[in-house]
Amino acid sequence: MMSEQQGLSPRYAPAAVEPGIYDRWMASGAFTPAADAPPGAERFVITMPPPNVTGSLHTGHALFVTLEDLMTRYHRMRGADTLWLPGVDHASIAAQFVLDKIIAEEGETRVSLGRDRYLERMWRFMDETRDAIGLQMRRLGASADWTRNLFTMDPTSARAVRTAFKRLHDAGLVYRGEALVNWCPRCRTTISDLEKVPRDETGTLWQIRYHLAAPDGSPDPARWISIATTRPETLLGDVAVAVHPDDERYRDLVGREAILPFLGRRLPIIADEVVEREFGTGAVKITPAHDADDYETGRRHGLPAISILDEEARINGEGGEFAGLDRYEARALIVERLRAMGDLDGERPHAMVIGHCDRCGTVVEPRLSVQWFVRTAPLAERALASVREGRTKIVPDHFAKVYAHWMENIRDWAVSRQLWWGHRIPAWYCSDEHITISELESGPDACDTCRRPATDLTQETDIFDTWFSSGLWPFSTLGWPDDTADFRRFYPTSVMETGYDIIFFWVARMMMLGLFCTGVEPFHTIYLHGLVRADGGVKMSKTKGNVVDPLEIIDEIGADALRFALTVGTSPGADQRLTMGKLDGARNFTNKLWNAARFVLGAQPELPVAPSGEPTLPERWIRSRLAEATERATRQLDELELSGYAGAIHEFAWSDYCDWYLEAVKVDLRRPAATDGDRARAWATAAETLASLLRLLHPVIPFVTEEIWSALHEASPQATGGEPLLISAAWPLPGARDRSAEADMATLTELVRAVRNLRTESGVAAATWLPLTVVPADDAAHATIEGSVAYLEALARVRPIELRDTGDDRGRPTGVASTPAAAAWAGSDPTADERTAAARSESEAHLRRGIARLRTLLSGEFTERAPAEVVQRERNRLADLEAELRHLVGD
RNA sequence: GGGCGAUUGGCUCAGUCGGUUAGAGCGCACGGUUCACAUCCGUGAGGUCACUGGUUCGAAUCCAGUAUCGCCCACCA
Repeated sequence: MMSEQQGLSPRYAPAAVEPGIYDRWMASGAFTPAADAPPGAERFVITMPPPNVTGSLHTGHALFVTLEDLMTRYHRMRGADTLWLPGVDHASIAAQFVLDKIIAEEGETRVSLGRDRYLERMWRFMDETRDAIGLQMRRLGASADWTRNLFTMDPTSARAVRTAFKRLHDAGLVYRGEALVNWCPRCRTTISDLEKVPRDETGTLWQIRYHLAAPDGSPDPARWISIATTRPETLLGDVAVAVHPDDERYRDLVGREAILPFLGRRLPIIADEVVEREFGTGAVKITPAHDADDYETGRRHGLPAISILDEEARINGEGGEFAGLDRYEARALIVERLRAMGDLDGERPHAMVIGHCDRCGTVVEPRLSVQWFVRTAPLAERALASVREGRTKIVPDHFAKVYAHWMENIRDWAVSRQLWWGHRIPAWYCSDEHITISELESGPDACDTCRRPATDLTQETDIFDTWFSSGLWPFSTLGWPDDTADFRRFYPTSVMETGYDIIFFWVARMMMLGLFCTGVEPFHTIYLHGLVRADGGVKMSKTKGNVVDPLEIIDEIGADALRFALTVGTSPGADQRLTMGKLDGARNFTNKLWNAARFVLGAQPELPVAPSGEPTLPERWIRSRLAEATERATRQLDELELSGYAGAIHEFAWSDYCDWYLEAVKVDLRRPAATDGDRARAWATAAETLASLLRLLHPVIPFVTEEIWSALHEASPQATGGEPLLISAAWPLPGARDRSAEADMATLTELVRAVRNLRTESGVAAATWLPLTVVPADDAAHATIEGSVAYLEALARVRPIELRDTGDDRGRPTGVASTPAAAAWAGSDPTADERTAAARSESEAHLRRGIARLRTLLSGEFTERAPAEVVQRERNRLADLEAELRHLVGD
């Protein structure tokens, strides 16, 4: 029960309100959609990027959890049929990388354990880590449906993977073939182009003499062709030397042969336009098995491809005397030997781009091998059309161009990996190398081609690229390929939220696979957030020591403040800097909220009297402001302008509710002449407005708002609408604006500001009570001010107030607080005149400048060309300024 | 080599179809023991909206170009 709630005692908002509240949410079942969709309800389903199972929470996670939770809570409060399905990704290569390091400490290696024991060890590791990220997400307040928590290695996911692959195969979109792929010698697997990260480096460009073949086939010591290379060790796999067909220098050599050093292989000298004449010597060695360009060149000329590296990038048996050496040892030795032989023609530093393994940083080698590929062009075409034709919208929209460019230039996707941890490719081979693909867990009954029985078939040992299973996430998690109730109810999903850095890895693949497998776009909106950077705009990294640890921040200032800071700072597709200043600001805000609530709860009249009487100006005004804030917040959330939403409510809460309204309401609550009914009404308004504010803030600040809510609920169930839990409470509907209250309140606040200003300019202490003379501009202003004298007294700290008739300027000094609605001066400060003379002439000059500007504007073409309402607005503005000036100078 | 984005007060950022005197938070200056909050309150200073040209009655906003920074894509040894 709520009895443990003792109001809101601490002076500062506590950081650690999470655990108890989170448990209450869990117990309420609020995270899980009702058994049946509420009839007629809208649907909101978020697709989240399942974090790597090995990871621990970093600011990137904190951001995505914050934004997705924000959206989820908002739509849930709107009454939508809402689902946020959480899970983790098995991250095959990343997980193996981590586990390899762990078992290394235990004195084991992947090889020493063997596949079965390695996988066993991996599953044990998973048991330890799988829940870690989920627990951390909960600390951030993630209101995900943990009853549906999934893992990409679950049997449901495995089945979806097999089925998708089988269907792709049946549709002719899968093939197996030899190709030059990116190979990481440390991870000992193929990696995709996306996993190869280019880095600028300075290498060496060597020039090496290849002697021409003499008529007897031996190297001619006097004649040679000099080639340029940055990777001398690959010469062991050379099969030709190429020059440009129009290169005069080498024209007579084309068709002859050169002799490969060390191995003595005869290399035809060929002509091909791929050769850049200006580069190096204009002659290039051709190594089809170890270079993408050369591979193509080799194919054009019908040349063989000779692999010289093994899977750990050591020279293999093709390398003659160099066999067994590491690639770099071989490089050094070959260079040294060539130099000794006098065949090294030169060496110089060379700026170049080298591909590294995204995971381990090792230099990637192009390697010839047999792999499984997905034919992506037909898939990409549909995925492209979906975005182009608006069935899926990308936020921010300029990423649609990035997406389109990639889709238009897409290359086939090498999906096989020579790793162990992951989904094994469901392909079986018979002794005749016939291929059978099966979606069954038990595999095929027989070879599709020759009907050999299952016992004669062996399964492919390669596994899938992690992103293949991630690409099925939006629907594999809902039971696909079965037509389940969840799938029918929650698919396609609404918003897919993730960082722009995985738009190709993940988003593009989900679009392609989603369209192929289910026939529809897997989500209608792609919301891309940016990176969270450290102060100074640099990437956070452990080595730089500038990492903001979300869990430490939560311990220190609470999850709410972290969430608020991240939300205010976010802009779709753009990076943000998370600074201590922002975090402090957010902490201050949650604290402000906390204290405002403490005040409201503490101000509750003790006698339970029914509210009565007419609402005062501040009451009417705050309701109107709330209506405006509600409207804005709702619109911004609907348009996914999340930062704008947070900013709007921040402003309403701090400026309107705390700075003006609560200060004014103190007057109402303490007014001696007020009835108990009046006080009850005034308090009820404060409490109800607070309740609405809590509803509006709950998506971004869930814990503190919930904590305050339960105290408020205990104090006044009327205020909370009888809802014990804020998470399940309804999102507020905007009430009616009250323009006259807003105008009257503006009259009051402007006057208060003007008086405060005057006080500061005059150097009168803020605490000093001043007598004030007020001369309203007209009867309406007179009425407004007359009704607001008590507020004016309290807010401007003036007493007594002499409210005169309009135009009664007797004894008017030079120091005057002037607003469009009134002029006011402090009655008894003898120094005021002199001390404010300067300020007065300054504001007079300011007014005159404004008037002159507007007169010029209104005398030009503007009045004819601009829309009538714009012209009218300027005319009104001019009239206001003129009136203001008349008051200031006293007509 | 292509493409995308950014450039707004000392800092971090808003600025929604072009339309008041370009806003906010932090920082700064000055003043505050006003009974919710000094994690606070009040007042204020501070901006040629990177630059050049154009469109327009009117441009931070639209167009063209330039500069600087950042990111993405790309097979040149």
